[in-house]
Amino acid sequence: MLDIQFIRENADVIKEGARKKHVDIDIDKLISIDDKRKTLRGQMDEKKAEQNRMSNTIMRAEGDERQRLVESMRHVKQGLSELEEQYKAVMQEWQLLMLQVPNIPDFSVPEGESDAQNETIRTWGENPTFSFPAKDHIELMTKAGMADFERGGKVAGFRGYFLKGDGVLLANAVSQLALKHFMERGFEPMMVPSLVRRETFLGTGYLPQGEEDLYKTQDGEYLAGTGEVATMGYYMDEIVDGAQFPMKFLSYSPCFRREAGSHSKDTKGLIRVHEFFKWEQVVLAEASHAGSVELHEELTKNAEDFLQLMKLPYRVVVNCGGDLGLGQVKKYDIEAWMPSQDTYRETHSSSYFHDFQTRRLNIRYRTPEGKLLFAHSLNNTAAAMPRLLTMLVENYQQEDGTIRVPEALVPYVGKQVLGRPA
RNA sequence: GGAGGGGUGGCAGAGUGGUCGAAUGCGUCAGUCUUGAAAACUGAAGUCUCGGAAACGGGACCGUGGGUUCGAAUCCCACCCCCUCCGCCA
Repeated sequence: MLDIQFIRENADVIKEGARKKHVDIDIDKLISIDDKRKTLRGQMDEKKAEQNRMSNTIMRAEGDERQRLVESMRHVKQGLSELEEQYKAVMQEWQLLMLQVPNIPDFSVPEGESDAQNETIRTWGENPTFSFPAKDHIELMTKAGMADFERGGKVAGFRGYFLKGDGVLLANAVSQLALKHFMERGFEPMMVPSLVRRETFLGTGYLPQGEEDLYKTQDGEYLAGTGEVATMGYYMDEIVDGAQFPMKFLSYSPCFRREAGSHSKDTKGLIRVHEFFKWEQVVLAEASHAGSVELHEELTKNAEDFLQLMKLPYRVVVNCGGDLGLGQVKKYDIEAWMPSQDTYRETHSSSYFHDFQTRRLNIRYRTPEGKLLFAHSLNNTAAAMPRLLTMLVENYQQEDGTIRVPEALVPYVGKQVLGRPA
């Protein structure tokens, strides 16, 4: 959510931002509703003031005088309740629109409608070449006893899977390496709830727009698609200690996604699943654009370093306007090389929000001058499993169907080769 | 699941219909004292919002939303959350 004052003063910038993000929103309508809101508010305040004055007089009055005053108060009240009703209606419309106003994308964000227009800004590593017919992760993992998709489907339905044997070892190893790697960079590890109340989803910007992609319980909670939701909710409605900035959290959680809009995409394998596990970098920082930009680069680099540790070739793309979420100012996707698809697939998504999320969540801090400000927030994937495993097994596959373990993971896996020769 | 208790400022905690935006204590900040610090003493300080250049003035905020009343932190209803005990389960 943006500040209404800011929206009013910068309507053109907001409109331009919405256009760039391909978000359909009528800012002029919002402003005219806000005019109504302000007028009504003013009228209500005046009535209220009158009422307060009168009830003060009534308190002191006695007998007939009092009776008369109480009587005339009734008229004041009637006018007020009419105003209140109008105000309520206006506010409803106001809030609905306010939740839809997108944050302004950064100047450096390229134009474009969908991920097809994302721009590659750098690549790292060398894509493997195979002297034999390379297999995809489904075949590799199935044969190596690392995953079972058939029984996954039987038990869990569409997109269901079991990880087993060396697949579990590898997932655990990646998880442990991630924990070590990010803790070294000052992140505090957290295990956070996935079952989260609606409020926090509104605050992080996943609702009201993302209703379709969320699982919901019969008790009204939602299942989070990322640990970011609970982590951001952690300090909801609090004034945090600004001296601790930047606060860096490494959140672990199961993640659930309905993938409602992607039924035909990645229907096989571990690329797109309904439930998975993820370490997520989440940061709260002081309200400074320059600071956010710097941290954004840092979070991105953290993830790149992690992929480099495992020697996975990757590229970094800057997402175009149309591929940005409502609250995101700028986003980089990091995509690792996927031999079976002859392309890069997303492993990390790094973005910053300015105070878009913290305004909704009401997370503030006090500046040294004593001013209360909304903090800035950022996040980026740290390690998503099992998706990351698909790149690992495909890039490190050998002719006999076994999989070499990247050196950095060997201590955690406990061996150098996964699977058994065919 | 059953029974009960409770949600008040940064924190603790009073307040059960009328100058209550809210006592008191702790903490915070400024000053006095001190070579410096501590202690002691003196003083300051909530948040949001509207008008205003400012001084200042209006309005809102005591978990959330409704209601009763001329007037609600205080009474009534619903919901959310926390705590204690019992039961059940891990």
